[in-house]
Amino acid sequence: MTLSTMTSRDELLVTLRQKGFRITPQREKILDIFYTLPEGEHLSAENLQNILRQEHSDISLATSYRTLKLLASLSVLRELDFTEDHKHYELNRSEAGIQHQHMICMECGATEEFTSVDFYNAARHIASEAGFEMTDAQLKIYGLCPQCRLKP
Amino acid sequence: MTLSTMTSRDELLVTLRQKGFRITPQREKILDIFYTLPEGEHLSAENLQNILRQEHSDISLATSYRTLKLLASLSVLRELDFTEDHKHYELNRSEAGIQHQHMICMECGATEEFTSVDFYNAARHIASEAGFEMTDAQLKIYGLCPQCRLKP
DNA sequence: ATAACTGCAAACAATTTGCATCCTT
DNA sequence: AAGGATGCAAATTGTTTGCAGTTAT
Repeated sequence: MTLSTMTSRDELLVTLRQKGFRITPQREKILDIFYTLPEGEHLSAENLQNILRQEHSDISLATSYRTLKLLASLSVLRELDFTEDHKHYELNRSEAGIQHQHMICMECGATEEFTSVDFYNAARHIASEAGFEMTDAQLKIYGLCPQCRLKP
Repeated sequence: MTLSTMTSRDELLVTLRQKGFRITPQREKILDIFYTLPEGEHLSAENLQNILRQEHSDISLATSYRTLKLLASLSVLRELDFTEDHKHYELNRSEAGIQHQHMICMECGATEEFTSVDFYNAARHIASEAGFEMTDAQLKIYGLCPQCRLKP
């Protein structure tokens, strides 16, 4: 059988195919990178490019961008906006029904992640009251991390 | 006397001065625009530029950007990142102690705002548990708005 | 007087796009 | 075979910066 014989990664490729997109080595490779990424890590297009280079699988920047965009539009990746000049992407683990959120230090730029079920449910509740159908909620808490609070 | 004789806008100019920044016609004008903006509206640099043009107060784009950045760094403005390619700014109404948040329709792009005290307090609580000193919390709920839910 | 500010144009950084070629289906 | 995908380089978009001239203090 069945469910367990197919990894989420492979199921995904099938889905891609069904939607009329092609399975190319580049797309598989990029998907693999996100699947092997420790949970909570997120990559910018440039980060991705560096990893690819390290692994000697050169994929053009243009293709990286196109793939990130495609996967995000399919909700395979979650697109994150920090207060930076570029976007970050991470695997969308929405099967869990709840996404992790970020805390960002305005001093050193460190990002820490956390998960809060209550938060997520509250967001869903607020959305439904407004007649919205929520697909994702992103919370960013800005402030000073423990280390930076001590410095002058 | 006193408190009510001075608008928040003017107090702000004084503060600017005290921090060693100068009060220029450009800065006053930009500040005015944000003060007259209906609560909940937010502007990108380009939006701002258009408004300025309409009012025949031409301020160079460079100055607009510099001013937005300055005012944001002073927490006069709140910098918002939607999943777009540019930033938005709105007046920081933190005197209220609580910021409004945004709900964004992924279909039509409409943004709706809402306020939730519980949310804000919960965020502050989460932050403090992690040893963070929270200065702002931004929540974005993505989904489908009532209108777009009905369409195919 | 002087240091901060502005405008302009050039510089940058992130991302997108046109097009010829290549590869999956 | 045929249309989608890739790579390259050129083009765009949003934002920043150097510099000379201007202005608030």
